[in-house]
Amino acid sequence: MSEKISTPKDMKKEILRGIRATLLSCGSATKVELSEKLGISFPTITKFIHQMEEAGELLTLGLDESSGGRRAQRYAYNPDYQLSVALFLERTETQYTIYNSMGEVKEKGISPGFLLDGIETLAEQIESLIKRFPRIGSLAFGVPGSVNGGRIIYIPGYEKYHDFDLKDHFETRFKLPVVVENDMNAAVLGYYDKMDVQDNPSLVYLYFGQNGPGAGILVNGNVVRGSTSFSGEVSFVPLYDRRNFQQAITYVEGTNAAINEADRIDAVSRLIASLTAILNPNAVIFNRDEVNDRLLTAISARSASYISKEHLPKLTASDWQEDYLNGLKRLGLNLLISADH
Amino acid sequence: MSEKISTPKDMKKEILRGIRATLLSCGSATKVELSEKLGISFPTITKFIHQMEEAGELLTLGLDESSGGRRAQRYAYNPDYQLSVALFLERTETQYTIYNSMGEVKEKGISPGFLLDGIETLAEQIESLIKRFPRIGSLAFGVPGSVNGGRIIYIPGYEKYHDFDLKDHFETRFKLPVVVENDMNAAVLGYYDKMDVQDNPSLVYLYFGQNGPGAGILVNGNVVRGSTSFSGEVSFVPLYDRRNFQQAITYVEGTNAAINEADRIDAVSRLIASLTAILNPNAVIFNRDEVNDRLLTAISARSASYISKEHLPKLTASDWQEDYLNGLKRLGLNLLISADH
DNA sequence: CATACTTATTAAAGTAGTTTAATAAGTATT
DNA sequence: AATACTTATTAAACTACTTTAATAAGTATG
Repeated sequence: MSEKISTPKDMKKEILRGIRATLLSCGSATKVELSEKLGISFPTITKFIHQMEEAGELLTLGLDESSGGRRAQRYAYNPDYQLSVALFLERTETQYTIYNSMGEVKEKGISPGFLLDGIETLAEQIESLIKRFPRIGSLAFGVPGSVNGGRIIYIPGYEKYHDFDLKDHFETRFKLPVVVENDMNAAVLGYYDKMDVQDNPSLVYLYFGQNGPGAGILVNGNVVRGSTSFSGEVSFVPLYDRRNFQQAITYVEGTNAAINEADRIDAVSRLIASLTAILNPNAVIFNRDEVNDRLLTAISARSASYISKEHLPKLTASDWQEDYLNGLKRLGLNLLISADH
Repeated sequence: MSEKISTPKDMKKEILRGIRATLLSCGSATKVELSEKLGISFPTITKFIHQMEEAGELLTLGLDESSGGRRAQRYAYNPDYQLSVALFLERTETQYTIYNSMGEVKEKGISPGFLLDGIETLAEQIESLIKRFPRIGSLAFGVPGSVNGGRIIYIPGYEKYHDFDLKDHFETRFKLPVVVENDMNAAVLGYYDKMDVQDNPSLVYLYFGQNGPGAGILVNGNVVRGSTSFSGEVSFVPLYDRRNFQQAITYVEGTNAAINEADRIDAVSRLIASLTAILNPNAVIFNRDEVNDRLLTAISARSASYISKEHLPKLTASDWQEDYLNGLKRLGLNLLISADH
């Protein structure tokens, strides 16, 4: 209730963002197309396009074919006008990827990890990146732990960083917009971004991994964090009389492999059923390295024994690493296109 | 991506809405207070307040005590300026409640139910209500079935109304804004509205009932509907080797009552654990008629055997009928305060 | 009780968008 | 080739908010 209302002075930012987003998602557009898509008057679009062209933010692609009248000038976004960096914080190292507004990778590399070596080492590394690529306009960090509003809530094994505001720290240091996100949430965002844009779907990204399973959850297009940043900890779902999800998918030494697989298929199917009965998501995404088509078909069939097929989510496999990177890219780009200059 | 942007012509509506919402939630305010809370300039607030006062939409409460300078005029919203009707569609009858902008009930009554008697009978009844209360400015329908965007997707037992656009039907007929919501979703919204405003919490309203249990789910303050409007159908969550939630809470004839209750407590606790591992909601609300403090304490204790206490939701009991009505009231009022006149 | 100081209100100028009309540049038709 | 017709662009008038300055109405103090 009673929040601030968007005032005329916020309009410049909104219009810039709209033009950038439209040009990037459509590839190119004419002024009329922009005006219609954004619901902004033609003269205003003209003014902004002119400014952006002078700044070098736009490319002119020449004239359209005539549709019966004067030919229109076609514009595209200059993808190298601004760059962003995705940084994957891990135990011993920090992988970074520099990319442009089209998502094209400019450089990949490895920095010392801040979790072990401390934050200053990492900061210096970032500083040198910014020196070499002065067009870098935002930073996107991926973290294997809980994050809320740029603050690290919890990373298993690195208690000294609990409640550390990574976003604030780097924003004050580099005067650049920063976003911080959990790895699973970034992955589900990345997958969301990649797929054909359904309007605000619900998605669950299921990851097994060595440290126990976890899930990144999107509801109506928004990341779910939960009241204590515990959402997605599906290990704990009690699916059997005396086993939860984690226990049910753990390989039992010295048992029949075929039976064991069937048991694990049933466990995943029950989890899918739980997710469906609670959230009814559009899709559940698995890590391509952890499943195959045969397994997915089996899980799908088994799930139908718990809940009518029509309500079950689509089950798909995807490249986790790629989706994770893609999610951070998207978060970083969102910061770039929201810049108010 | 690339949606319409709020243009200056939308501002009037936004400002009106802001002033109304602030006055109703704060009780009263001065022009300066409104200006600061809404981030709108003082002259603009003055203009709008003047218009609203002339229309009779505002009450002047006299002058404030001086805080060292000229005393400020204090304004309040005239709660009877606009009315709204909440209509509970049920099998054999339709209960209606007419209330004002403060939520004060003006009249309660019963109409023929449209599910059995057809829509025209109900429409005529509403027409006569509007004739008697010409200040009615919106209609809010509660439906015991799935709803999406004002369209009834599914009501068990009334197949002829599947895919019927109730909102569109009554909006064209009465030229009034209409909102339609499922009963569980309305209840969870109503509870959300009642409690001290945490910022966008996640809540689950758990209802047992005769036709099997169901849940209304709010994530980040938004209603969860799911891809096929199946979300909240928690009956189907598989919690035991051979029983899902519905089966586990069904009373088994001829068994020991105490054991039976313990079993049901365990079933609910497991559901809470599942909800926590997936959504990690702030609270789970039960119908006051279906639980008591002793049960809640038992469920709470039992849940802690599945998931660490710190992550578990707060368990509370509330009046379902009241929350349901309150939710519809809120939805109807939201339409009133968004009116652009 | 006059003066200084606060705070509310009113008035005027400024800003940034929209709408509407005029102009420019092209295509199709006779 | 002249005319009618489209469509893109430019220019001028308009709208609605904000900012800034001026005024009004009150309180506290020497």
